[in-house]
Amino acid sequence: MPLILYNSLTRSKEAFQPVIPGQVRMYCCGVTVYDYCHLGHARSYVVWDVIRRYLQWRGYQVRYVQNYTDIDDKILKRAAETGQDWQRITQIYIQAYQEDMARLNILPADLYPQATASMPAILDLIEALVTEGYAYAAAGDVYYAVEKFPRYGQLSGRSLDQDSAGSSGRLGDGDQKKQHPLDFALWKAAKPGEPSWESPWGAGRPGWHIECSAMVKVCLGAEIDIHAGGSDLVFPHHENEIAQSEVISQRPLARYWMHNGFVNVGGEKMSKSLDNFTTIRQLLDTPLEVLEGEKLDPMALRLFVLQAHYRKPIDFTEDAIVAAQQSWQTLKEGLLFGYDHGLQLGWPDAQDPDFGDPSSMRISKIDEPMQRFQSAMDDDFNSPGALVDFI
RNA sequence: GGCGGCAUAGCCAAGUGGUAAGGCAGGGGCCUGCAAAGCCUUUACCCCCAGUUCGAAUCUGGUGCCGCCUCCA
Repeated sequence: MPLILYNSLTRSKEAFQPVIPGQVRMYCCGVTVYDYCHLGHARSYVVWDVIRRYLQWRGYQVRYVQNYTDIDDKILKRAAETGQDWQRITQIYIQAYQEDMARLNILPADLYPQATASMPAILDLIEALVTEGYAYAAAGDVYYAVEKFPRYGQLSGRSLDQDSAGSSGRLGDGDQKKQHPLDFALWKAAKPGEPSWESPWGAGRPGWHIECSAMVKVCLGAEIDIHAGGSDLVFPHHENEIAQSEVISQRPLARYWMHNGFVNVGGEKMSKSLDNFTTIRQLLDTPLEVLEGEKLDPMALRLFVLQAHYRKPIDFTEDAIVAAQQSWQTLKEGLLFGYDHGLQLGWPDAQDPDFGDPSSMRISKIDEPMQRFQSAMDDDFNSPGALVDFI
C-alpha cells in the first residue's frame, strides 16, 4: 500500500516518492518571533509533528527543518513599543515557542535556522538573482521581477494580469519602485536606526521570502521532498519561494507542498488582526469553567487537533474542548492500564524493554486495528480515521 | 471578480456506488446508604434542487458556507 498525500502544487492526491528512496527532507515554515503562539500555530505544528512521526514510523529517515524569522517589521515594531532591544524580543519568543511546543509533545526539529544567522546564504542568492536578471535594484532595495518567471502563480493558481488589476487599489511603501505590482522585496534598504547588514546595494535587511529559499538550500539541498506550512502561506510566501529558488537551481524547490487548514472561532479564522485568538499558554494555564475548574491537558489539545483532518478548518469551541479532554482521559486511562498491568495480562507489547517509551513505539503492524490505522494515515494522513480504533 | 477548500445527528467525526462506525453532550436504566465513577440502553430519511446509475452520503452540475488574493500557521 503506497502512502498517498495531497499536493497543493498539483491540487491532487499523489503517491509519495521521495527524491532519495527511504529518506525524507522536510521543511516547515516556522514563526516570526515577536509574540506568543496561538492555537493556530499549535495546530500547524502538531500536524507537521504527527506527519513527521508517521513518516518515521513508516520507515523513512526524516530530516526535519523549521526556521525562525527573527528579523522583520513586526519584531522591530514590538521592540519600539516595549522599549526592548529587538534581539531580546526574538530571544524571549524563541524560548517561549520551544516551551509551548514541548508541552504539546512536539519533537524538536533537527535544525532551527534563523534568518539573522543566514546572511551569507541570503546575500548569495540575491546576488545570483540579480546577476541572472531575475531581480533589480531600486534605491537601496532589491526586487524580484515576477514577469521574468513564466511559472509565477503556479502554486496559488493565479495569473499576473488578474492580480495586477486586483491589487491596484492598495499600493504600499516602495510600490512606486516596483516594475510590476507583484514584484516583491528581496532586500530592504535600512531606515535610520534600524538594524542592518552590509550588502552590495547598501545597508539593509532581507525581505521575508528570501530567507526560506536560502535556508532550505543550505540545510536540505536544492530539491526537497516536503515543504509545509499554513494555508495562508500559499500566496505570496510559498509562491515567491518557488520563484526565487527554481530559477537558480533549475529544479523544483519541493516535490510536495502541504498546507494545513485554520483554527476557526465562530466560523472565522483565528488571527491576530481579528483579535479572536487564544494563546497556547493562556489556554493551558487557565482553569476552565467548562472543565469544572480543571485545566486543559496539553495532550487533549493535541487530540483536539488530530480529531480533524489537517486540511479542514476546525472550530475552536467549548464543546470541542470538553470532548477532547474527556476523550484524552479515556485514552490515557487505557494507556496507563496497559502500562501498569500489561505484563501481568501477558500482552506481547509489554514484553518490549522499551514499552512505554513514546520515542520507540513498536506496535505490531499485523493487527487488524493497526492495518486500519495505517491505511487511514496512508490516505493523506487521515488522523481522525486513524484514531477511530483508539478512542 | 480570480483561485482553492468544505457541506453526515446538539457538538466532533468515520465512511470513496449496494440500504449510515465511534466519541462528547443529552434521555432512560443497572449498581450504590447518597453521590461520583463504571456498566447497559437510546438519539440521522447524510443542506437543498436537478442529473448519471438497477442502485448515491459516496459520481456530475447548481446552491450555501469558509479561506487566500495585504502581514499571517
